[in-house]
Amino acid sequence: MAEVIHIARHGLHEQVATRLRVMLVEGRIAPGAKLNERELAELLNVSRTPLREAIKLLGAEGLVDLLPNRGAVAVQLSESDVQHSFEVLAALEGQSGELAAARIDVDELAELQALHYEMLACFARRDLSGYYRLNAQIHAAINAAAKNPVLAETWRRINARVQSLRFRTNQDGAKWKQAVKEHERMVEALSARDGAAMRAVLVEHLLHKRDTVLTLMRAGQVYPPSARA
Amino acid sequence: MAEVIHIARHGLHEQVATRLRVMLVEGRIAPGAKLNERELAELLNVSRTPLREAIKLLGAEGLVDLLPNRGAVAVQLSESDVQHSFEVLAALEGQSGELAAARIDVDELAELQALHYEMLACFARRDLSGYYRLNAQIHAAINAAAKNPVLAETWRRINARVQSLRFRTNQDGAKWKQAVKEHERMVEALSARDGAAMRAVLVEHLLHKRDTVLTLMRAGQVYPPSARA
DNA sequence: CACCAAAGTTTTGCATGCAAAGTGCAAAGC
DNA sequence: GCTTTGCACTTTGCATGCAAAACTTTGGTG
Repeated sequence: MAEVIHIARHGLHEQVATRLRVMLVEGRIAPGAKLNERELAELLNVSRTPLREAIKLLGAEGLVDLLPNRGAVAVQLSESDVQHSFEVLAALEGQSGELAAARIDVDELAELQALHYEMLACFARRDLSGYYRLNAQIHAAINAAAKNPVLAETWRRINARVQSLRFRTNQDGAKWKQAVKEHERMVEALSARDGAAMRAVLVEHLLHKRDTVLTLMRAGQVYPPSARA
Repeated sequence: MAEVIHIARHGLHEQVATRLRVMLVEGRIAPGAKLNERELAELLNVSRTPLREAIKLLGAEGLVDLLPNRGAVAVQLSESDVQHSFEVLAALEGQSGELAAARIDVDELAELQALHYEMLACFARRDLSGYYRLNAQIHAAINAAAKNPVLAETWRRINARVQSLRFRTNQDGAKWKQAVKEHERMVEALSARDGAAMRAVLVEHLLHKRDTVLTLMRAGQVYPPSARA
């Protein structure tokens, strides 16, 4: 009789935070939308106390804006926010890549190559959602290879903010091909244990992603005027 | 009639978080000490609800460990935690310095030079506490000059964790002189708008601080066996 | 004498209630 | 007709109460 009730390994507020995080990153709660405590408490079947604790947490993570006495709203990143976030991500991923090149072991490297090939398969099939999934796994694997949990956690937190934007970006063929090429160079740099090259290609990769997101933002494809829930 | 009375700008839980943050960073709550809700609520004259929200916040910031159903304890950084934190700080400060070199304006540069001279004065007088204060102001000024609030906030958060350690480090004369020398080079690099040099000196500076802290930790000067409150 | 167990105490976690701040609407004044 | 002011309703923020989990102490047993 396993899993009668999915026993709360973590406290309730943490489960709530996790669920809300997904809803925010996936855009199920639209950017700019107000988070009504009573509504959400009813929706998630919890009382307001753990919900409030979760919301405070997400506020600290930068996923919602906390307005004193006026509740919380899902963040709506400005162009400048995106710029700044990607500058931080570039620094973090660069460091992560450099460390990974120095610390990755053969098993991790093999797994990373495997993931890379899987990603190539998705690219060949034009399977965008599979590509995103593999892409995320690859970057997680690089972070893991860097063997620095503080770095990984910091990256995860900043990345969550822009993740919701990437979810909406359907990059064109040329950009996609370019991204795949950069991933190719990552694997090469890691194989050669070339930290400087790894840092360089990751920073470049990030800057390209930033440009892609910014272009789409300016075209209004990211925050359509109907940003109200 | 502008600014009548700026009453309670932030909510109570935020005030509590701020006070606790100071107590943790200054070591008034010893690393490893348990945070008793009832005690602290009485001490700070608030009820448990905003206190709990504040503690959750500090948990997200990495200043306390949250143990499910067992409350919170002030973090006690391991040697490995210190290593990892400084690796992240190096990446963040390096980026911050490079951006600052590109974006600092003449007023900010002048102010930074002024702060630097004040710091030299403290160094000459062997005024350690004034030196620490100026040091913090200088690094804050660099972050401000980088004009990236996301970067500044991320740095602040990671720095808070190791700040409590630095509070206890009385560096010897040679190390102190070296640090001052590095600060000298920072001002030079900023004046010359040399981003690469700025990044290099900041990373080096951080690595030296890391070594200082690690040396003291190994000597047992940081966490004396009486780490229990 | 050491080790284990069970009851009692403490402490955390969650739910609910109440007061205050905010919001929207409508009527009155300009 | 537009703005303003007052009032009712909504929502947030904090305090308190209660149940469950953990820690402690005490008594028993091998």
